[in-house]
Amino acid sequence: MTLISEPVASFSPLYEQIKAMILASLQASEWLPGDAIPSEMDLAARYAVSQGTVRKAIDELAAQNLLVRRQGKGTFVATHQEEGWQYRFLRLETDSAEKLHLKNRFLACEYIKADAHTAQLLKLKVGDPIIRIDRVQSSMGKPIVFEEIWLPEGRFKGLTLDSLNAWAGPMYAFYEGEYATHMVRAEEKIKAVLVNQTLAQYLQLPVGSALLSVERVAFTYGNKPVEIRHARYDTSDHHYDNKLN
Amino acid sequence: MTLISEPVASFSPLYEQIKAMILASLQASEWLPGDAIPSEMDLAARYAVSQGTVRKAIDELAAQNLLVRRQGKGTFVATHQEEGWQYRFLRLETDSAEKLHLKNRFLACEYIKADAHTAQLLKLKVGDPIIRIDRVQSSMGKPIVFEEIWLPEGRFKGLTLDSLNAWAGPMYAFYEGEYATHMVRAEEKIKAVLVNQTLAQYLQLPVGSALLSVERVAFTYGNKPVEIRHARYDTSDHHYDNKLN
DNA sequence: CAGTGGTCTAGACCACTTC
DNA sequence: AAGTGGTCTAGACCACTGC
Repeated sequence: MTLISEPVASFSPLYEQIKAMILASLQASEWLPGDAIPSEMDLAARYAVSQGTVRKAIDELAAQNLLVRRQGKGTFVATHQEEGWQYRFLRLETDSAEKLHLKNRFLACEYIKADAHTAQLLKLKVGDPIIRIDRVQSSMGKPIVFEEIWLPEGRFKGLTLDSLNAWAGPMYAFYEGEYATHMVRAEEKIKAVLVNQTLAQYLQLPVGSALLSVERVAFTYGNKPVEIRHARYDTSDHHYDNKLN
Repeated sequence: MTLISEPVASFSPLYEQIKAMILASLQASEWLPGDAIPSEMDLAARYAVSQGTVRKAIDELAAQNLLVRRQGKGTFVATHQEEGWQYRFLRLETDSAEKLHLKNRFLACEYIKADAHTAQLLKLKVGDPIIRIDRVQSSMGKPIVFEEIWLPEGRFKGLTLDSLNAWAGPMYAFYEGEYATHMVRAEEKIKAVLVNQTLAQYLQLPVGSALLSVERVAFTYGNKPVEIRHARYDTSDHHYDNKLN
């Protein structure tokens, strides 16, 4: 019997390796959100490649919104604290062209144990400690969004209802500032559902109304899932906006 | 009183101009969907620039899914006829991981006049001739999608219910093959709605069930809107999948 | 083997920001 | 003026495809 030789390591261009090294530095918090990373010339010297090769690596990371290039200033680690990037993942818009402004109200923050579904999505074990948060968001006094959020307790030690209410800003900026956790991407599954007794109360809508149900899993560096959200949107005067390319 | 001088024409790099020229060729149907465009070297000679500059132009067009690069073979005009690109804009998935397969049934195809709303979205005048199509799509015998489609008559001359039913494949491949119209991108606005009498009939659901309403405007080259779709999805066993970056 | 796109380099120069 | 990213070039060589 003969051993089948392992497949030859597939060709990996230099700039991919450099992307990986930059990613590793990001993941290791060597450069923090908002920081400038070293200049292209510096990185070229550090990795002993040409500037053009570093450039291609950075280009691709910038295309994935991990880095932000600013001519004349430098290349920066993307952050949700930036003006205009606070609501990067929010696709809800008003039907009129008016700008949406949502006011936050946190209702609950409890420490519980992961059930099978939550554990699977967050890549935890059933029974692992997690945090569950409820909130309602309103526009002009009318509740529009009811949201349940699940977080792994390990990464968000000490989070309380008070600390949430003390924060006036987007949640992902909160995670970044308080828990050194930067969200890189998210996946959403969208359905239409009916208002039940509980939702009727939170959203001040009659039972039997239609709602948009949006289940999100958000990931930090290294494809690590660190947040689940189940939102219900009242889409009477709003809609979820999506661009397809 | 002094005149404020006009702002200087903003800087436009060479590769942007080349992108524009390639785009013009695509828009003029000089190269058709599925065709190979000239090689990088040829284009570099034609436009009298270096290969690297052509390369950057093509890279960006490929990133927008207008072109497809194939190492060793050439660069091709993107097409909805391609295996794996047929349902490029379809975000509906089964809740189980099973592959979704939808069967088409066209119900109506009528020649009407544009109302204010349709005219605005398609950039036509009120009263301009348009075509309206109804269809139902089913999975395993169960209707999942009811869709109304509006097309400008000018671009889709001679379209009939029979020609639609004769076609077994995605609509965007049909538009490409029969009407030389390639869809480049689309925008969708999503809401949750309730089943009314009409929808109940088409989707075999009780009045009062929740449905996903998806209003799409699709664009061809040059940001020209050429199709409106209003779909209703039964999301009992399916969901709309979206990735956020 | 010829032709295509893909990678990498080295160097010149431009545009933008800051001091 | 110095430092950053952005553009453009020319040339060498690699990887993949198809004849």
